[in-house]
Amino acid sequence: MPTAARPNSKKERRQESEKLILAAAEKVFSEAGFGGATMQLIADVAGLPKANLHYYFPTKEALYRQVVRNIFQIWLQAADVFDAADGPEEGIGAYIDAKMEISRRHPAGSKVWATEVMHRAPVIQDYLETTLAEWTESRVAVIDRWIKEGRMDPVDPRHLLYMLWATTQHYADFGHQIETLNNGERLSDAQWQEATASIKQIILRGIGAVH
Amino acid sequence: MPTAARPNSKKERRQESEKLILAAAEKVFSEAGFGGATMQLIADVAGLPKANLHYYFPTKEALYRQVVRNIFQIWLQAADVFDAADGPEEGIGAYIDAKMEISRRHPAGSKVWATEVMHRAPVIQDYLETTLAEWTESRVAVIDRWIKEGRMDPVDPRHLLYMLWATTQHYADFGHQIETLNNGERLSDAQWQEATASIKQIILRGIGAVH
DNA sequence: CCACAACCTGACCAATCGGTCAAGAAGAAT
DNA sequence: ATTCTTCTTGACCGATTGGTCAGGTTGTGG
Repeated sequence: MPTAARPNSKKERRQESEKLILAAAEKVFSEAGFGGATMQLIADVAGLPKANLHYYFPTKEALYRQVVRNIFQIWLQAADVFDAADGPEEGIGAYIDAKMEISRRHPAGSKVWATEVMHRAPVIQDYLETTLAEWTESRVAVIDRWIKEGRMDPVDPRHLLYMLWATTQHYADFGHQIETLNNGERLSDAQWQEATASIKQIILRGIGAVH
Repeated sequence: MPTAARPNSKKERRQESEKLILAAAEKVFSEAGFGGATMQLIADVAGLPKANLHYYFPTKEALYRQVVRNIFQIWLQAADVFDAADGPEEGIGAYIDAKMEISRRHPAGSKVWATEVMHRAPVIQDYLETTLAEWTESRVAVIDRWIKEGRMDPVDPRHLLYMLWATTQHYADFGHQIETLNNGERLSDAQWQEATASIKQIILRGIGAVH
């Protein structure tokens, strides 16, 4: 039985190596930016020789591109709860929950995304113009429908989406500042719940989705 | 009359050179990050030889530090309108106006600040722990007073402040993404007013400061 | 007019960067 | 066992980086 239940087949090891490298790259890129990150440091974090990185990813930019794309996928998935909802209170509330969960579990990814966009998105501009634009159009239509149905106040849907993105991602991107203002300690479970509840309270009341 | 009304005295020229370098540095740092920025590029943007930069600022880090500190000063001044106000509607409304104006006029500075914080504030951590912490404490007290006086709903003041920072700075830090979603065009005067009005409407209603 | 300090800059340097490559190690297929 | 592909790695390279420095220019006070 040579082909069954081997702990490490060749393809499995390849995937594991790629994941290991991508995780290390995400961390280093988020802490130093694209220009400040070095392949040597990523290799050290991954526990691999530098030359091995170039076997799996031909260039630094190719590795960075893959990191950003992975984040974008996670980020888009948070929209599922938005669509499945019946009204703004449930839909936007669940969306805030999902995005806060991502900020908590993938802060490094959020930072890489933010840095990429701040630098005018040199490697993912096509994603912004296609996938993100379509995603946004779709949600704008949903919000407009809710407004027309009188289930929330008339608010510009785009600025509402920007507020949702900004507020939730702030807890990842500016986590260090928040931590510093929290006596140097990371937010506890209860504090994360308070943050999420505060955001939901202000925004859902602010748009008249709850009274 | 040698000492009067000379167009370029030595000290004036020094200040002008420093301003020129700082403006170029702010632009380059915001577009490339600390690691991606090069002294040569900053020198080119400023129209000066690279060696001249090192005459005014001994190291790249010293130049970067000055850029970040200048931004921090502008950023703190926006708080003046907060203090002069009588109640939450006026105070927070004017604060949103001021911060949106900064996002519009100093987007590069906002990006440098954001990148610095995302990288765990290696050069301005002392500012976060002292000046920003005191500033925050002071405004938390003001908001708590407004709540106690029944002029707004009970909301965690810190999370409210984070929401204000996140939402307003988003229009600077993620300006490229917003521009892309606006058919590739910069926001017009009217669109900036709409953005500011939307934010004020949602937040001020969300905290019960206006009905 | 002189002397001194402040200012400017082309040329240069050690260090580090992303990336390459040849030579070998490890599995898989036969 | 043998062959072949896939994987691994130390050593290396040209290019670029932040920073230095000697020598020259400019402005200023006496």
